[in-house]
Amino acid sequence: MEPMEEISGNFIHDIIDADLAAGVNDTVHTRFPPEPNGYLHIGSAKAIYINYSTAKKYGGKFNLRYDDTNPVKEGDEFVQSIYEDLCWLGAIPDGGVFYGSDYFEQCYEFAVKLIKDGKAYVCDLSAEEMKEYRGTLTEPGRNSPYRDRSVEENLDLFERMKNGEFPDGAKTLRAKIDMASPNINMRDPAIYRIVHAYHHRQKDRWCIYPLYDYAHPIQDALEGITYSLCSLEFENHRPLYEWVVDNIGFEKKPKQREFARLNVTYTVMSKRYLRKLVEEGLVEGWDDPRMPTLCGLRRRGYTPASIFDFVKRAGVAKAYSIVDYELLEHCIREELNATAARKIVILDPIKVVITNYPEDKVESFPVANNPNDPEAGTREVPFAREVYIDRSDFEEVPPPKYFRLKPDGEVRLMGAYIIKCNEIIKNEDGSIKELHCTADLETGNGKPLDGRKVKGTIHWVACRFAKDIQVALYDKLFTIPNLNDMGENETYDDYLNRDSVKILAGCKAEPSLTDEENVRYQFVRTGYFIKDSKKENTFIRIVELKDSFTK
RNA sequence: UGGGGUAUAGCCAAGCGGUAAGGCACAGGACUUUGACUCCUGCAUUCGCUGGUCCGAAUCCAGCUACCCCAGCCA
Repeated sequence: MEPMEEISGNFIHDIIDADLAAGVNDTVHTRFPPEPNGYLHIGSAKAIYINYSTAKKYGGKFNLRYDDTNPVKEGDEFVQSIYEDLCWLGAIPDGGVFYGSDYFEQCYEFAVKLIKDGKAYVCDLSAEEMKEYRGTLTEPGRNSPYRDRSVEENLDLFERMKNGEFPDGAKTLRAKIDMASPNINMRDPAIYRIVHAYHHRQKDRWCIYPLYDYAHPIQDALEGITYSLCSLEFENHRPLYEWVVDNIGFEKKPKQREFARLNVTYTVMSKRYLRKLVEEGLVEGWDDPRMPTLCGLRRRGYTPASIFDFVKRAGVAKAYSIVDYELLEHCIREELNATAARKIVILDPIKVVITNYPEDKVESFPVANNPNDPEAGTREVPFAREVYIDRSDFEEVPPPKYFRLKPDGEVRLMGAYIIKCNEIIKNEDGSIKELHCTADLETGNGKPLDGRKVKGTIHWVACRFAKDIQVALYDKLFTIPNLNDMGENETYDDYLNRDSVKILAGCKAEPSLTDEENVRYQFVRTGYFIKDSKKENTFIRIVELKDSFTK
């Protein structure tokens, strides 16, 4: 399936259209710039969607660029997973795969240029002192005492910083802008810092590292990015982004534009928390099906197209929002309903004995693999005297308008006979042991010969062919209620929504469900389970879960 | 209290001076060998508030209010 069939317009496209019309730009080239310090999640999918689809809409290229300018937080595990998940989503970086750290040499040279131009200086202020000098939201900052060092001295000091003559934090290189700016980001921001740390790609080659605000616009400009689309919290950084582009003197100026990031109800989206969940062993890993990571969603059965469809429908705007996870589930249900093969699983079985059916007889009935897709064909499901049906498909004292199985009532076994319940056999404790029914053998799997209507249809599995399986039901994505209320000393256990996972044992599956034991199934709300597999998705019909399980 | 943003239905969201798109959710009904799906129908006399301009305002102007972001040598 093509995840990018149609690309709806949004305010960013309006901006681009205007630029194109005015001749400000003639191409569109975007990038997705993750820091390799965690796995991609559904929120990342929005950034990917916006950057990727925008490039595609205008026939431009899309780059993947690892924003790896902070050596202490980043690692190869994340580099690998990000690439895999990005490609899985279908956002192939046709413009290339890059690393911010590959531009360190150029960043350094540009910094030297800024120093020579009198636009950057080496500052000896400590982090605490710099904070003091910066001022506050309402008061202007004060100039650093090192602000007026000579170009020669700055050049010498910066080179010595690079050569490792100073310890971590001893000095910074700062852009000389305006300590009185109402935008705090413009108050002589640090653009280089000293960190003696091992870098996953550069090894020990560098001990000074450019900061985001300085490195990012350079990376964009060097790659020929025309639109640098990022989330709203960088809006305050835009003047600095433009300052860097202008003062280094790039002719082609990339434009940063911002959109609101994605939030989903009940879902933890902060990389920091997700990382903690993994590190503290509260989940099985980054791909735990409860995680909102792309690999977690994949294990849940979500497809790339459904995820893209979701972010597309959620929309691109600048208003803060929290999208209902119902929309996400709608997207996967819509796709799977059209494409997935169905299998029958009985979650909570009760035995039904068809008393007028011969003991040894076995026959099979063709059942549609996907009633919405005739080309999916049918499979033979074996039938015998004893079958399991779901407990919820029988009511001894049926409520009004109940049209599944009830005493003296008739119901269709999907794809097979119509049966009538004659007798309820109970255990000593009064619970139901089994039901004795008779089948309308004349009718077979066809319409009743006398023209009577049988309204209910229930699913079933022949006992002698049934497979014992265990089913895991996942409700919402990983949730931490009241995330904002969580204190520093509180544990996640207090906040874990354990009810979001239910393991059901003793479930019975039809024989064509070929899988190793302990196959997991995932719940997608209205009665569908998706096989936890990276291959094909399998639909398993479940009745009434919507009412009994959610909320 | 400085600066930058944002306010349209339960949740998203279009709208850009001509009389409130669409989706999700929800509620009715039809169909149905999955109570699914599908198909109809309903769901903002009103756009954060208050004034103003105009024949006409969600759209323009003024003044308020609420929420989000910024004081990392993180990104």
